[in-house]
Amino acid sequence: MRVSPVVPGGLEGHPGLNSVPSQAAPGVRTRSQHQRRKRIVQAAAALASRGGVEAMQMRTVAERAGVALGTLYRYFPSKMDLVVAVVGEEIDLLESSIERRPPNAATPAGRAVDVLMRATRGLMREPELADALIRSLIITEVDTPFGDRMAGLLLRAAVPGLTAATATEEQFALTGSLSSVWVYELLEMLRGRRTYEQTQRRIEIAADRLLAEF
Amino acid sequence: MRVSPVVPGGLEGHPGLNSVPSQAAPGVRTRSQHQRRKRIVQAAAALASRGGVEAMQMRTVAERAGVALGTLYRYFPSKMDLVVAVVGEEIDLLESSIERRPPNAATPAGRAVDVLMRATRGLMREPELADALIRSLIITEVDTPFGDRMAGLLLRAAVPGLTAATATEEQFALTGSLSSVWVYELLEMLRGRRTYEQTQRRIEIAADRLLAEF
DNA sequence: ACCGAAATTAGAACGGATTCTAATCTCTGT
DNA sequence: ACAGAGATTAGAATCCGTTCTAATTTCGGT
Repeated sequence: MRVSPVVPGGLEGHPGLNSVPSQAAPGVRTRSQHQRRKRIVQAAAALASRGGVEAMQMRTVAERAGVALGTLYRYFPSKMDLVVAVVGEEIDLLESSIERRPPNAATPAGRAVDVLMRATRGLMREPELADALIRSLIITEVDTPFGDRMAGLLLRAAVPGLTAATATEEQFALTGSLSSVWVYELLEMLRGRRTYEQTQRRIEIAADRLLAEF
Repeated sequence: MRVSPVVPGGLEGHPGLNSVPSQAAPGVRTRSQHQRRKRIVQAAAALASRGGVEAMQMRTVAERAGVALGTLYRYFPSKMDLVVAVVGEEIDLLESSIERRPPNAATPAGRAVDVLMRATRGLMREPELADALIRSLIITEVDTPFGDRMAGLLLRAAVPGLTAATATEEQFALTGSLSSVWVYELLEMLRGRRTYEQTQRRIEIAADRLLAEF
């Protein structure tokens, strides 16, 4: 697997995503480019929510998005970059859901579990997609903000007002650990080796220990 | 990715591995089959320890092992099954290393960390291999005993004499969580996002919390 | 309105995993 | 020793991600 080369003009978007074609004026993204990018991601998500990554074939995505294969590769230098973009959208959704209705459990651990289980339910609505995306994310050499974003979400859930900047290294490590446990349990559930209840229980067990002294 | 079909006669080996050709007498594996299997795994491991999974091409593996491509696929229905077999061997090594020299730290958490860091150093000796293998394992739909084996190792390290059978569900969940943290940190290290020391520190932090009351 | 740079396109081409085929080989039981 | 069932083989064929090519189109600056 290749690391996607840095696109000359691309410098915004989620860190690690290089999915904006270079431009005369660096960093500028025209409306049509933006929409094209969006159409591509939507087409990809739609396909993936059916048959997983397998159904999300680059040729098919390009076709559905009404774009040539070469153009697709210009926006997303590899299939993985596309997957990362799709996942990014999912996390955005979770993030705004949390803003809309913050977790209200009594303890930090309880609030973190709340967030994680909400994310779990969200992802389980499209299991094929979730499965494909999570797996892909974990292996990719593309630098994804996934783990850190999730750890940050948990940090804020556990201690409202805390951010990656103000947290101690230990706190960040602990929410990071919790998020890796979550990812793993999610995968096990998607593999059919856990029920939703088992997953929840295991996450609660881990969260209780990891975030006990928050 | 396809799930490997169950081979008619295969019922031993690590659970989840279907890598023995069917036989008239089920479960029987002749010496020559056994050796052929071993030669294949060795060839695969040798190739992978150079350039990672990329260098471990099925055609090449077949060639090095002195079998036809079709035969390779008869023993290992997919590349992933082969990867799983290679990883199995690595875990065997770790397991016997631990038997030879059991962890002797004072606390359960300390002993678990000892085991994990020993595994880490073992894997880092062949970073290409480790990287490839760990990633592959995580994505595969092939039912790997990986997580459970690791959790079992940690269980025994934390409380000598404890086994997957005698441990409480909670204990098993906790060692399982620790092993998923380890895998994640290992990946981050392989990605170059952590130093060995950072990895160790994070694992210690997680282990101290997770195994505090063992 | 025109130029040139960059974007876009259709489609061919390439590489590696996986599948398929037809022939040959190797047993095992009789 | 012989038949029949797998096992094995060499190699072609297929599928899909990725790369490449040679036009063609779009657009900002003049």
